Amino acid sequence: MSNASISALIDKFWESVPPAWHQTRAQIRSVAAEKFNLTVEQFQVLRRIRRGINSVSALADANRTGRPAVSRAVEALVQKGLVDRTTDPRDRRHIRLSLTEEGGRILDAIFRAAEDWLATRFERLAPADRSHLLASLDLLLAAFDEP
Amino acid sequence: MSNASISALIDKFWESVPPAWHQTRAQIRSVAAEKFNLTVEQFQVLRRIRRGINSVSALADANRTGRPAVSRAVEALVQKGLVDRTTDPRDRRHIRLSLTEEGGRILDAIFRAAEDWLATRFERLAPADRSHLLASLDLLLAAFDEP
DNA sequence: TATAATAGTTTCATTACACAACTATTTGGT
DNA sequence: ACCAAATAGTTGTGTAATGAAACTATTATA
Repeated sequence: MSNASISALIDKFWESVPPAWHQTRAQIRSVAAEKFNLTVEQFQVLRRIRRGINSVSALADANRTGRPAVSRAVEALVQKGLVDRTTDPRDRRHIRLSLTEEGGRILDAIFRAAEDWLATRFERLAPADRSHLLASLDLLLAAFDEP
Repeated sequence: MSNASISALIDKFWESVPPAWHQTRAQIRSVAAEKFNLTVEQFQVLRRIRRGINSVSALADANRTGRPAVSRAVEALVQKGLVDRTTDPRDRRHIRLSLTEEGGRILDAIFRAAEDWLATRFERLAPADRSHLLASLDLLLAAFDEP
């Protein structure tokens, strides 16, 4: 029974999570790529830098992808003038990342469009259901958090 | 407040869903790709065919991606002898997809490994939390279901 | 100091797409 | 019955996403 519940959960996970992400990514792409010439990954990096995740390694961990992918995204963002790299004088292996003003502006603009789209999805849920989903996404996060 | 809740939900979505999917995909890749020479997308197609989603268009809808990607994944699976194509005699535009025996066996093998991995994630949750998450993934599905 | 560990980058290869154009087939209006 | 529109699938072309391994630079450790 506990087993049955886990296997139902796995099925539901397959059914819901990848499509939700694909759909969201397609939406971000249409905004970020077409209007601002950014890839989805670059957008994700901007987002997380603003949230305070400010190194290539930390960004890779947060996204559960590899450092090379992040490194290239950061490089592109620096080229575009949206992100600054600052070497930490205390440990010169660390390169601290920060948004430029322009980076912040562009992120805001993408966010507005993307959030609108996401907001209309979530508005379809009753307020109580939104709270349940919010709490459950924390559970998802906890379940997938690597020890 | 309803607004605040939606924006918190959006934040949490960004934080949890893409990483969970990336991590799961990496795991599938390490099993499906390395042991069975299948891509993650091919695995997803196998999965859904067994679940009864048996046309290219329906598979593309289910995955929220385009038909071309699915078409090519199906072609690869047919080449490998894991999927059969049968033209529907009533409407010859339709091509019904089905697993071969070998396709079923391979899917089982991947599934066992993948489910084990996912199961250990979900075992970290208390049983009650698992029910909450299961119910909430339905909410996610509903929110992202296109009208 | 030599060795190991850490942060980041680059090279190379592959996967995962999207978009548009194309074929084949069926349907629906006239 | 006929032709335009719709539907299912495929193919051509290009790009984004990403992993693995090798490499540089720097710092920590034995």
